Amino acid sequence: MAEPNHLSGATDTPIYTIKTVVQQTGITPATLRAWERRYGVLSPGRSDGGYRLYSERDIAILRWLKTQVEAGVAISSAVTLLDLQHRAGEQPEKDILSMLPAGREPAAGPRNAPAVIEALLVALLAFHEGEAEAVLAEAFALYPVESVAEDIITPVLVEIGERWHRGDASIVQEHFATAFLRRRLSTLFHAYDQPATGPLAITGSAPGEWHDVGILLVSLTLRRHGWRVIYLGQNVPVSQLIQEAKSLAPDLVCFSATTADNVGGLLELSHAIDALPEPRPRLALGGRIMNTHEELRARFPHAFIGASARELIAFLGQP
Amino acid sequence: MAEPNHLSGATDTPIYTIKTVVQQTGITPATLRAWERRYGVLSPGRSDGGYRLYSERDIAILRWLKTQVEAGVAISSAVTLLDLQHRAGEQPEKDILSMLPAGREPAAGPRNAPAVIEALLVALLAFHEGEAEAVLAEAFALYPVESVAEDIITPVLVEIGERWHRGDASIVQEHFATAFLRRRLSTLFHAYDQPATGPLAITGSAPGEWHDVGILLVSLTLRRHGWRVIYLGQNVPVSQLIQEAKSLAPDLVCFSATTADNVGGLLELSHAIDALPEPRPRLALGGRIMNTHEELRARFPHAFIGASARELIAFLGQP
DNA sequence: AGTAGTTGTACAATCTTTGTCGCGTTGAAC
DNA sequence: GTTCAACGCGACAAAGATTGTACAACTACT
Repeated sequence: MAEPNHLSGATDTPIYTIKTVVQQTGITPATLRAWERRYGVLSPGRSDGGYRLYSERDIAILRWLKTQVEAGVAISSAVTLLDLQHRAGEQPEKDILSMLPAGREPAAGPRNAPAVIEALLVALLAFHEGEAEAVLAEAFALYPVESVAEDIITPVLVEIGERWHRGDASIVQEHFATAFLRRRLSTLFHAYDQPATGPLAITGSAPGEWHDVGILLVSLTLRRHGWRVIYLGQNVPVSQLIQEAKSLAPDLVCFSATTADNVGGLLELSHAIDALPEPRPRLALGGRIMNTHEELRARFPHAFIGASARELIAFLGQP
Repeated sequence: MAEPNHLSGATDTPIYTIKTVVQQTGITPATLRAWERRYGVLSPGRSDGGYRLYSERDIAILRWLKTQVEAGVAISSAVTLLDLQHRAGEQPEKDILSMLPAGREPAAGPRNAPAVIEALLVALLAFHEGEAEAVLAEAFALYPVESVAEDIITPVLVEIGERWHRGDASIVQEHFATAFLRRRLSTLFHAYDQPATGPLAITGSAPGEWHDVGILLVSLTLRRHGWRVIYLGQNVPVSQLIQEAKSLAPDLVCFSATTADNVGGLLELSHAIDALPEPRPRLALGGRIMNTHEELRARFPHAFIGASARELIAFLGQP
């Protein structure tokens, strides 16, 4: 596909003069240039007159480098690690986790996924929104969006859910964390333009289902892969949906449920779609209950059921 | 989609003299002309005598440019960026919005509000996310955040709710619109950093309450006014909340309920707060049911009950 | 201790960017 | 017609950047 990066303007466009970068990072201009010259880190754009122009991403990377250096890592190795990481990131799959055995040394290398997850957990459980934001910003600067979503955000949500069940986290902490991450995903979703053309997907949570972070993540991924996405949010009344589906003629309908109570709505949806005239939209389902109860799959003969956004994209192929 | 050109063309008509623009933007005339000369930004119309005449759109663009410059972007880059978007997308303002960190005050007034509301309604009911985005973007460029939230977003939500009751809008349309606006508000909320200091507020919806757009809007407003806000989202279990409140020691607890069913949770909350040792947080409540049923107020003797974020801010005074 | 590599910073000379000013003219308004 | 405001245009000056070289303080290894 080569180019999902329909990224709206921001993060990658070189616009900041070196002065701004100095203010934002606290690294002096001389050092900045030395790093560039000596280690080839960053290749800022140039203005007509030859001024360096940095992007937001550059700034994020520099911030990260600085924290490394402050933690005692040699700048040269920090850059090497960064490169490694970056190269791994190009191949979207396995990457992040496999980097670095990561013992318990203080400040070794770019944080791998478990370290980022840990940092994010700590920040969220302490209600430190600013810190959580910083951790995530760093993650987004270093890893592709899908990796962050699936290897960091999802695990954090799962972990917090588990801690709550174990009694190690309060429901208030869980609410705060969920609200924060949902907001973050919303912002991300928002940052991608709705394409004018392309296959159309309708997404949402099953009737009675109030968890919507998972399906939001799926919606984000779909959009990043060129789909037009109509995201309906939580607790979507399926019967009414079919009415709209007739006129909107989507190529895909994608819903999730997390508890057994809400599977009924999906069954209803499945039947209603089967009853539609050709061309029928494809149906994709997900959510915890669908993943943990294999036997449910048999009840949805015509639907794709997957555990992650990646699986869904793989199933859909190149639209 | 071709030219949406909402806002009834009013915004495109060149009527403002340079003096007005200076007042509105704080950019000096000399600079204004220099920008035009050097970077070719804007081509204001001319009066018979050759005076520059700017449109509201021009002013919006200038405001955006100014915020960019203040954010450290070189003016030359800012203009380039603007041009890029102008050329690439049909709706240049869309991207303006996404990087707009803050709206500034002067020149509000509901002048165009009805037109904007109408345009937004049309876009949302037709599931045209891109267009809705463009309309909102223009609104944000022209008016301060609070005004857009209270004079545009809120009325649109109310109107869509009413149309649904009347049967003029489907529940699916309602879901789509709500999901979109909630996302938009989330992004906005997100755009403001959590301040490190300042009074602390805990916000959320009553237990059992799934409407959270209103309280999200209040949270946004609080944060814009310097509060640290811990936003907990929908359906917050109040009893647990009190535990956390003891350690977090908030200055304000702010919750909302829309239906009578959920008032019970607020009563519980109110009593629990009364039972806290000094210093107790202030309690503020809102939501449709609180507004429509005056008699409820008597049951919350110690709480502030208001119908809008503005009222709340006025009540709180300058923190 | 000695040597070699690493890093941050300094200096100088030159060039860009960008806000502002001056000046002679022309339009708008009482 | 007098007065104030806006216009174009050129010119400036201050702030800021660029490159290349140099240097002192470290670190690491022998």
